Amino acid sequence: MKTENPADDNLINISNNNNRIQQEDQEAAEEVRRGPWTLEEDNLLIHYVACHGEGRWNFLAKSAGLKRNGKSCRLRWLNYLKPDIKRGNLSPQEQLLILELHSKWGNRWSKIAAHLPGRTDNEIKNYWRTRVQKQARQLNMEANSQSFIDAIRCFYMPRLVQKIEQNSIDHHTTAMNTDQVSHIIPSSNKDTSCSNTSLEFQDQLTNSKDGSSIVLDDINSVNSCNYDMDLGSMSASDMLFSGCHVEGNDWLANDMAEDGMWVLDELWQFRK
DNA sequence: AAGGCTCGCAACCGCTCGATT
DNA sequence: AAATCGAGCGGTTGCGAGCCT
Repeated sequence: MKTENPADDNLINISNNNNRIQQEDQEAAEEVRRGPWTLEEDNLLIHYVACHGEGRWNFLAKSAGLKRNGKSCRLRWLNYLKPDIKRGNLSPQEQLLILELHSKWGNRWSKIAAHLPGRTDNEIKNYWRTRVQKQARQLNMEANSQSFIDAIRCFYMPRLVQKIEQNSIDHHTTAMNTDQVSHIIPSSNKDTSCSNTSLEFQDQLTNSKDGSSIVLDDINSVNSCNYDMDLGSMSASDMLFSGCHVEGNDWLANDMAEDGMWVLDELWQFRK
């Protein structure tokens, strides 16, 4: 189609080109689906893997009639559809293990996941980013810093251990006995040095200037903690009554209150 | 009731590595 | 030895649900 005005011709050509590009984009989009998986796609994938097994994901995607790329299929299968995937909240045991393994290996999510049957690297990564890193931010620390790792070891991990022990007593389970736990919390000798150091740290928390965020000018007191904490020597109330409560930062309170074990804010009120 | 905000999770992306050809 | 491909990994993004104002 030609017009009398060359400028109009150009406009038509541009318009035609745009239409063609849009059409190509649309076709490409139709060819490889993205975004959330439908039930139908899940069923196709499950059925295909059940019949032919995992692997060769690009070939699998085509053979199964899925308009997805191989990577997407693999991810969907490994993170969601695989039969032994465990869903729901991480247990205190699992959280403890993640914290410990992360302090050992850093962001090696798949390596960490290998030690938590039924949990995926993606899930662990998400847990770390959404829960742990958030707390690090609130503490004005780097999540991967030694000081934050130490804070976790000194405060949070003992709480988890107590929780596990308490659950074990309550439910008469043998999911993780004290021996197993003591492997996770390094304990060269059973004195209270870490407790004392923890108290110094807690004083710093309490003495933070604005009361709403924690400023740690000298975290060395935590670094000096050598993890040989007597687990029985520092109860939840010890920690509370020594002043580890910061407005606007109720990590422990939230986590412990989640399953109704301790409501730290109530205890804090009691202290007042 | 509605709009904005936050959070958690599923999914994607880019990169690397190892096996195969 | 180089190229290609599949698989895996870690970082990042997008979206939906719930919460708040």
